[in-house]
Amino acid sequence: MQDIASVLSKDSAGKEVTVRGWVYRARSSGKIAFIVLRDSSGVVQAVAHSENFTPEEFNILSSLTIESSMELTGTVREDSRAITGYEVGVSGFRIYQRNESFPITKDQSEDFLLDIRHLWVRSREFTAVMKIRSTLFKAFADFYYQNGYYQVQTPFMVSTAAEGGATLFKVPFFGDEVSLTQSAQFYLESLIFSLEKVFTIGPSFRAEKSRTRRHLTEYWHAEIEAAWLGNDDLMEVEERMMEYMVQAVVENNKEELKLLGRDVEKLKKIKAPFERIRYGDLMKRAREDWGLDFEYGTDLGADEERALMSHFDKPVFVTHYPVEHKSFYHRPDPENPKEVLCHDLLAPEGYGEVIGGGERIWELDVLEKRIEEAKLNRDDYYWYIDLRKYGSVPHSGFGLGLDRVAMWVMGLENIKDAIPFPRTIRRTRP
RNA sequence: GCCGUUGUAGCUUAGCUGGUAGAGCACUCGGCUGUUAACCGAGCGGUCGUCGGUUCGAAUCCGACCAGCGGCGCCA
Repeated sequence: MQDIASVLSKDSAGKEVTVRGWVYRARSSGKIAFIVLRDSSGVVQAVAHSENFTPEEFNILSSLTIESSMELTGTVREDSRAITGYEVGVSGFRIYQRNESFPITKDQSEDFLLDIRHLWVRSREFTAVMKIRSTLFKAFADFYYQNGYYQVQTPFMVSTAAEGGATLFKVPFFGDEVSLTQSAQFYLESLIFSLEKVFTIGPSFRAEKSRTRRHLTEYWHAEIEAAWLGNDDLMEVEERMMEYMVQAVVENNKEELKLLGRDVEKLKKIKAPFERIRYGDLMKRAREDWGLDFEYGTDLGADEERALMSHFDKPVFVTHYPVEHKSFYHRPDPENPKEVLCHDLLAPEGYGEVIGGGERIWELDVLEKRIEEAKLNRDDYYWYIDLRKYGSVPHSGFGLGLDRVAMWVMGLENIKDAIPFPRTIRRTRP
């Protein structure tokens, strides 16, 4: 038994092989039947001639249905007429299951594909998507392991009062109520006091009724936190990481990118360093150089982001947002306390924000003051405040939307096409 | 939450100012020895999203509702 990719080589030509998988295409013309077989590694055409089989056997081979599962034995030969350049001359076969008709035919709508997502994940397109996604998740973890970080796990069920701002999902909990996590950040901040540099990959949940092509209700959040790092240090880490992740896909997923029709040249340009622009300077440039109607204090909405990013072909860091634009835990710039030491990373080609991060407040009195200003209940944050009482140190961290990165790297129209089973405001099946 | 848009066969759809629903794919049967989401012939398949209204007559016009999709806001 061997996988299909390994059959597609000059070494296999002339040899007898056995492959197994699912029927990708089936055609017959009386005395000859073509079967294109698919497995996780690729597809190969097989051809069966009626004179090599009993009428009953040939009838089975010439009436196979799409996605039926089977095993084929035969001799490999090079043939330019076959879809992948090689062909198996069938001498024997075994059917595992002959299907009724497969629901997916050549005409499909986005909506229908979501309804039968459990079957659409078998398509060559979606197989390519999942292979690239796998590379991205691996590259993220590899990068941090190589840089001395530890992988940690944090709870998904959390006490209801947390970060404030984003809307949380409420879940019954032994007569009480908990929320589904929207970020591991506070837990990661706790763990740097032993491990110093940590990362985690897990789902985050947002109960906002977002209806856009770049929002999911449940998404994969990659977060890191590191002691002794400042905002600038962290951006250096991030740009090296982005380069590492994108180039990993460029190197390992050539076939998949081609199948998805992605322009690889755009990805090859994603190399550190990335430009860093202070929010205030960005507004100034937008107004003076690009003629956009922005002023200090304008929120960066989707339209503004797209307008700005049309001037760049690499991701851009936007730093030093006004205090009131950001959550309470961001550290005010000691040189200008009206702005915080933070950054968003905006992806090119209109894909928008993929990272939000920055330096955390590590001084106890500053944190207490900001919690008060944000009108948050101090008791809810007792453990977060405690971290500033016992050996507090400067530290920074960020959160990255892996599905958004995947969407951008693959050049997809909708974030739902970047995850196997998307959860949105109205879709929980399959 | 606000705004927009769509709903006709298993899937993709045509159907103009109202006259009684047509096609392609899939499926079944027949034909075909080199096909590339094959081709040729035949067949099967529709309470036109739901409910109500106008009308001699509604897929078509009107109203309400339901469901999906998209845009904004929020964010990753």
